[in-house]
Amino acid sequence: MKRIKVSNNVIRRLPRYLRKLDELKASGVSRISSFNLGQQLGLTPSQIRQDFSCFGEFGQQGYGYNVSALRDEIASILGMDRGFKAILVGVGNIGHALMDNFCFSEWGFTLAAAFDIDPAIVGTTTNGVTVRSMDELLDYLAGNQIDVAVLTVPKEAASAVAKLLCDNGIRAIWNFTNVELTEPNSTTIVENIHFSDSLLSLGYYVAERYDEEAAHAARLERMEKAREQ
Amino acid sequence: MKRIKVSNNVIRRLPRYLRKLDELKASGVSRISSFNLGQQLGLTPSQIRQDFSCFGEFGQQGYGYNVSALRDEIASILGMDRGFKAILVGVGNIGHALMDNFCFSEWGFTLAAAFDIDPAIVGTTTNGVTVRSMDELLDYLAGNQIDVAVLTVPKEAASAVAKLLCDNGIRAIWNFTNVELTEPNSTTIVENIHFSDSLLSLGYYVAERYDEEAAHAARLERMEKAREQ
DNA sequence: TTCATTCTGTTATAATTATAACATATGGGG
DNA sequence: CCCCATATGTTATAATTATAACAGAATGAA
Repeated sequence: MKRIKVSNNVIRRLPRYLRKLDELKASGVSRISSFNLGQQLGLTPSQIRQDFSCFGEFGQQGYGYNVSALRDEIASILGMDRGFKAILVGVGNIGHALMDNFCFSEWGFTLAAAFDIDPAIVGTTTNGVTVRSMDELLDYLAGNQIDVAVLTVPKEAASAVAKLLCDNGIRAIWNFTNVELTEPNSTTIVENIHFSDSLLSLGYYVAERYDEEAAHAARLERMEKAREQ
Repeated sequence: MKRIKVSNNVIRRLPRYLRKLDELKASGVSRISSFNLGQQLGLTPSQIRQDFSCFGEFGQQGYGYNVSALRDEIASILGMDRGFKAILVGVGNIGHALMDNFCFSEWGFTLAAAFDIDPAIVGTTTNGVTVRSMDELLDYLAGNQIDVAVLTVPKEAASAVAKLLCDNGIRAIWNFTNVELTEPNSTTIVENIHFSDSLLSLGYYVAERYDEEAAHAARLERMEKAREQ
């Protein structure tokens, strides 16, 4: 049983470990040290060992970690072997793209159903999942054990739909709408994909880079002027 | 001129501030205190004041912050007024969905061009942007000042295309492929959108929730048994 | 105008997170 | 079988990040 609280920073590194381990496994590497893994991920060996030690002792002194076994441990920690069930609400552009393109099963999830309010969309099938009417949502939730709702409705509807979902037993929301879902039941788990937030932080670093270059150029120019005198 | 290095945590909160301030502005709120803003975002007033103080003095003692002015300051810090130019490489499912749906201009960016390797896609137009052949990429980069590349190629191609972009002047990559881009030039700015990482960390918290509930149920059962004796 | 109240910017403190150090266990070579 | 090199798990230390405390400026009511 888990005892100590594991920090969110650690949790967010786990999927990266998983990805790298899958890659190593695919390329035939069967053992790896924290030092080597750290180099490949840009992390210190200390951090890697401490991250893993939150969950148990997965390595062997003098040998390192077994890639395949470690991969499976992390997959299990992340719940990939629990068969979580998801529904998708809002089959617009992004919702449809997710249904069409994102492989839920690759990550241990099942996309069990999708819902939309638009009669023109209801009844269409993508990747084996047929879109149902929002009218069926509550009945469906009552009759099926669903873990996660993928929220891809227009942002105007986001808050209301999120509340509806939480009030009817959904405990985790994968939020693709560009709004803060602080309102729903405080026990609800919310994970955001905020495209614009991501692009804007990128923008900050690009701007910083330009400023640094401009400052550098100005410095050179001053030196040039000083030399002329 | 910026002097002290601002932490990444602070930068990642800026877009959230921006979003909330836009929302407040839209609903007619013209002034706000750090206390009030903190409540709405789930942050402490201290943290908010310290975040802002990294960039200047935007508030007024005894009054608070002017919503509109603060919003513009943050937008400027994030580079929204610099007219950054982006290209998109790889017009598959997600690439096309971004072109179709994501409003670059809303965040101060211009999507100047898109590229794909598939002749069936080259020449098509989405949202005013016509897809060009990858053969034109290098010439285009040489002839145009581009700041950001949106990387939406299949993951097998990701590393190679990223390297190509970096070697030809691109200094920032908005990476939608499910690979770590640690390889490219170390000076390149990389911002990742890893759908699977996001879903997996959500999975961790869902699993944790289930474990806690199971532990709680077990505790209740033990108490029940103890009472029976 | 005066004064209590509000609320900032900043400094000080606490808490968290990452890094380094170390003691110990394992594997493999001679 | 013994010993060295390797590499873990853990404890100790450093660095970072968040929170709290505070001094002072502006507001608004009387």
